[in-house]
Amino acid sequence: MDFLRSKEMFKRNVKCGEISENEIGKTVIVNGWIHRKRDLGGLLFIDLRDRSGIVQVVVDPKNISKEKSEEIQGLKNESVVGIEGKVKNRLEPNLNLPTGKFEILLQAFEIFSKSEDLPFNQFSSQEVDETVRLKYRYLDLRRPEIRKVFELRSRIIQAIRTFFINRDFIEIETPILTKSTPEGARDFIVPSRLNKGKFYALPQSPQLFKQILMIGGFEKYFQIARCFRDEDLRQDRQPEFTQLDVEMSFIEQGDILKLMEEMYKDLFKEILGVEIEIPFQRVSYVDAKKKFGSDKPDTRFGMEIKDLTDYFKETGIQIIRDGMKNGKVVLALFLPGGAALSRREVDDLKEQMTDFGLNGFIDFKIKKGEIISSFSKYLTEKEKSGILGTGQPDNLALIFVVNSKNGFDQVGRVRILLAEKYNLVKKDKFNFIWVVDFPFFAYNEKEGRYEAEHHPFTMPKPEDLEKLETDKEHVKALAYDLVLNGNELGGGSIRIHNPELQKRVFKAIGLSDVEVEQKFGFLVQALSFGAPPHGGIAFGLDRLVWIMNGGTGSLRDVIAFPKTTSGICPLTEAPNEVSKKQLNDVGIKTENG
RNA sequence: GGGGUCGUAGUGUAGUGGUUCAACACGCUGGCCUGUCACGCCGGAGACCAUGGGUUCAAAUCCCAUCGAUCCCGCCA
Repeated sequence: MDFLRSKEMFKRNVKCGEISENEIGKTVIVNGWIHRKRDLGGLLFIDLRDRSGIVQVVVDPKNISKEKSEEIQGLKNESVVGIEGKVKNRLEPNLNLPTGKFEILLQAFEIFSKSEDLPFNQFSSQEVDETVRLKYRYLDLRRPEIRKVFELRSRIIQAIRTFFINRDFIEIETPILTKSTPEGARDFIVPSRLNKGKFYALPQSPQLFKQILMIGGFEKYFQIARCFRDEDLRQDRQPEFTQLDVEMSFIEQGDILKLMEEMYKDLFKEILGVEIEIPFQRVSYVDAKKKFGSDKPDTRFGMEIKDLTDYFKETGIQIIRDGMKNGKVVLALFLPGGAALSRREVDDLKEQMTDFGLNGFIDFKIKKGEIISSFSKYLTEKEKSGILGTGQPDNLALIFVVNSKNGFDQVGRVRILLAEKYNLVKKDKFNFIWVVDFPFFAYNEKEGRYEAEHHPFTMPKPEDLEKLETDKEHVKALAYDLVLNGNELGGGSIRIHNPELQKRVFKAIGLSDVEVEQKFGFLVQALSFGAPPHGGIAFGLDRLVWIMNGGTGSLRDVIAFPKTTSGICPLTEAPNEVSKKQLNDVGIKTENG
């Protein structure tokens, strides 16, 4: 291991996985990691691995000195070496290996670096604690399955870039050090040394910059942008994530939806070889909530929520009657094949309902046009027709008596549970669906005020403008989300390009003139110097890669260096303390001095 | 912020309903082995059972707290 090399390194002239007939009889040099050794005493086999694959090297003591032989024999797995030797056919091929017909007879070698004992075996099928894996992320990254994820990710990004560049879009970078804004997620903040006591914020998205780029006349912008949100993490949420960000001028909502449909069609065709049908299905926000109990409906299976309230207006079943007196509604799910479930299975299901904030449900089995249930004798003809008219034979009808406000969401979650539990989801399907006509405002109970459901730069639907001050509940937005298999891929909106309207909206969400001036003065001003009509969309790229990779595991699997649920990077141990001097420089004192 | 699950050698697991319980596999290590390919065979070392407190004659095991991991709710315009 001469670090100050006096000679040329043993640089490879062929890759491990590419050893073939062509090299037979030739002397080659391969570089790589010692994947595994099989020491038979007199004879040593080494599986040498590089990115291309694995090849077997044979160390025969006849060919090298005793010291050299012992030196290579003593190397631990994952040490990195260069090996020179002659390629020959194997006596007994190993058909499990692409290079299994060949082997390299070692003549000379160079040790590039020795490995210590490994903290875990990254090639074992054993599941190792994820924190340990992340601490030694580089070991895991050497696994071909893991590497493939990042090859996929790279190809996806490449395809996206090509798509937009071919359509005359300009990729522009926007600042990472920017300004903290109210509304939306919590910002990560960065202290400023040159401006003591002041802070930058990391962008939650390039939202304002891309609008300003439109005002700047770029007309078509996109960016693969890093975004930051200081909120609690989830399986599908990281504090920093990558977004495909798009904005266009002189367009309407339909133009953006169409463009994105084309992009996804191309992308899925090129990367996965899957034909996606366009245009995508569309559903209004209200209908999505009513049919699927979610604003990100998974449409890979049916089982839509049915509202049977009208059928049960005069019911003799007391729990339903009592519930309806309190303004509750009667919702039903029809589980295909559920009539075959045992009493026990149905009861277990009922018990699980508490997880969703539900007391349970009333169940009716539908068999050969008959309703079978302990309640069936109380059913009126009208109620029977409601159940039979909606459900199919062999279904289990689950009747929920729930609040009209959040009941649909609760039942929507039960719908997902049932689909997973009884394998109703067609796993190989890619169901894209646009959710449109979002409400403009959302009431924040905690703060007792209305906020923008999407964001405050969104254009209200023109016909709802007059309700902006008087009837906030019913103002709809020119906003849209794209949902794939029940995952929100992303969303966007047509933006406000009129400074007066923008001020009105700020006011409607309770921002004072002073706050508007302080926080968004630059935007209002920009809008007043000639802003084109514009709009755009943004997609979570990590989530897209995750889905295209099969949608298993967590988002952490498609990020090279992800953080744990508590926002920690086990590899670098970020976040961490900084020195007193660093704090002094930026004028910060911590609580413990 | 709230709730669920989990935490035992380097790694993965067993043990857990109170007192011979700290075991097994992989890895590591000493020895043997010239055709293996998850090489094999014989031997060895390695864990105060996440941390702190409590209950008890007795705690890996029961209770509480803390920390960490993970999943969910809130939150994420």
